[in-house]
Amino acid sequence: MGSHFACDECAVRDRALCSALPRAESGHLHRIAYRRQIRRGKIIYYSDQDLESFSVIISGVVKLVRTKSDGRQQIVGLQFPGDFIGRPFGELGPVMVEAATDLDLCCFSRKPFENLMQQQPILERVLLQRTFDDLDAARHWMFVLGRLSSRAKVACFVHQIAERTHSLRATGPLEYSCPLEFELPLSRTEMGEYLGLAMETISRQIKELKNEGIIETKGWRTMRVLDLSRLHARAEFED
Amino acid sequence: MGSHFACDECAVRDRALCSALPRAESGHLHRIAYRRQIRRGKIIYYSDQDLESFSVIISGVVKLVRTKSDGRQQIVGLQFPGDFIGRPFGELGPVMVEAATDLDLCCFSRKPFENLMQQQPILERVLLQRTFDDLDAARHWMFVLGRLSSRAKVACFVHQIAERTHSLRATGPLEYSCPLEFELPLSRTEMGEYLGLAMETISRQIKELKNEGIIETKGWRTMRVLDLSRLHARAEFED
DNA sequence: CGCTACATTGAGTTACCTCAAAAATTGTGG
DNA sequence: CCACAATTTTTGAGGTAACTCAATGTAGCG
Repeated sequence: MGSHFACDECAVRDRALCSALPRAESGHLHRIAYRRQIRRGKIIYYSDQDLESFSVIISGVVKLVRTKSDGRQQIVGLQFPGDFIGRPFGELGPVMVEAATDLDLCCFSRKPFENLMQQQPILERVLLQRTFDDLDAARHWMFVLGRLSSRAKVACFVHQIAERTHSLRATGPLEYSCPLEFELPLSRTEMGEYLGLAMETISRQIKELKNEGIIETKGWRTMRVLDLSRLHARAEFED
Repeated sequence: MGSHFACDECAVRDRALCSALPRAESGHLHRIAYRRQIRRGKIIYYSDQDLESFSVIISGVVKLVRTKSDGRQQIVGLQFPGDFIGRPFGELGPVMVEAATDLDLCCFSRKPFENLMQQQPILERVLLQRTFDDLDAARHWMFVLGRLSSRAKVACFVHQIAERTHSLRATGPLEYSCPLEFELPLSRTEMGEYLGLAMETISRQIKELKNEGIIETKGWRTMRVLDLSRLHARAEFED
């Protein structure tokens, strides 16, 4: 036994890219995979880097950051368990990839993984689909950045985290009444960098949501949604 | 002779997706292609539609629009000559595709094109690369929307149009001194929808750029860049 | 328990928005 | 080709959401 984990037991087995492969092939994948633990704040890949490995997130949240020389930063995406990081047959592009929380990664060296993709065209097809999804997500966020008020932006962010957290724990639709508790993967400053707002504005809007009885917080990073449907309304409509 | 145009004479022959195919294969492509002319304002594809055709832009500019039921719109991307529109093996996603200017399109019916892609894996590879590029472009715009002042946003937009217009006319880098004239593909209102600003703000910032001697305008849609390096500076730095 | 890092709160400022009116460009019919 | 209508843009005045800067408060950690 070369390694002490198996794809069959993987927490994101049916969520990750690898699920596209027939079960018979999971051996090949398993053979070229290795695990990494990463601490919050660590940079996984640098901007425009020529990657020598790709990763699938097992647990934790990753942020994709665009940085200008003068220090201005914009978070251009978050990646959650099951998501694939990297670009086979290409360069990473102008984003820095950083651990927003402590991470568990499943990694593949470039060459073996690209070889596997050549043999299994389905992998390329699935990667294409996921890239379409990333593109849709990026464009959705363009709408958020360009058209929403600070209040709606914050509500939208909280809703997104609630949704993704929920989908990791249960299948089926997000109930519109149950209280839902989770850890925020971002600090106030980072939320600002994601939403195009000042940290103070984030803080004030979170306070607002608390005053309205839509959410409550325990400490700085624990949040509980009390009224999901009103949260949703806050994210959609201006009033 | 089935049709009176040939891929060899195509204006975007070496810019479009098709250029990935070996010359010997251009016959196959040619056989399944047909041309369409479209008037400014016409909607080419509707949001989430299951496309029965794909398009390559021969000339003109296309806008990708996200619309909310309450009328708020955000332009989430522009597509220029050579760009590919549509998603083989997938749905379009939540964007409406509209002609920003009069258009010349080269179209492919879904099935034949998907068949060709199956036979020519290089096509799928190239499509993946282009989707990566689209993703990078979207993320770049997230930075613009989230982090730039109205002045920098407008400068950034003008610069982008100047750049793409130039690259259609000449190869090699954009000179940082030559005056450069072009037609704006968007109205003031549309620029606002692209940049997340009110139309009036766009107007005022364009005026500013004129006052500074960076650009001049002839009518509403014709613009000439007088000082590209200062335009670039306005797009990058805050002062 | 105190230190540090982060978050909250407050006050004052500003960039952008909104609404309304005037001007310029483009399109149309004679 | 001109006059006029329709459309789009420009300009102005006033309001407001979000920013900045500074002070205070709080969770988390050794």
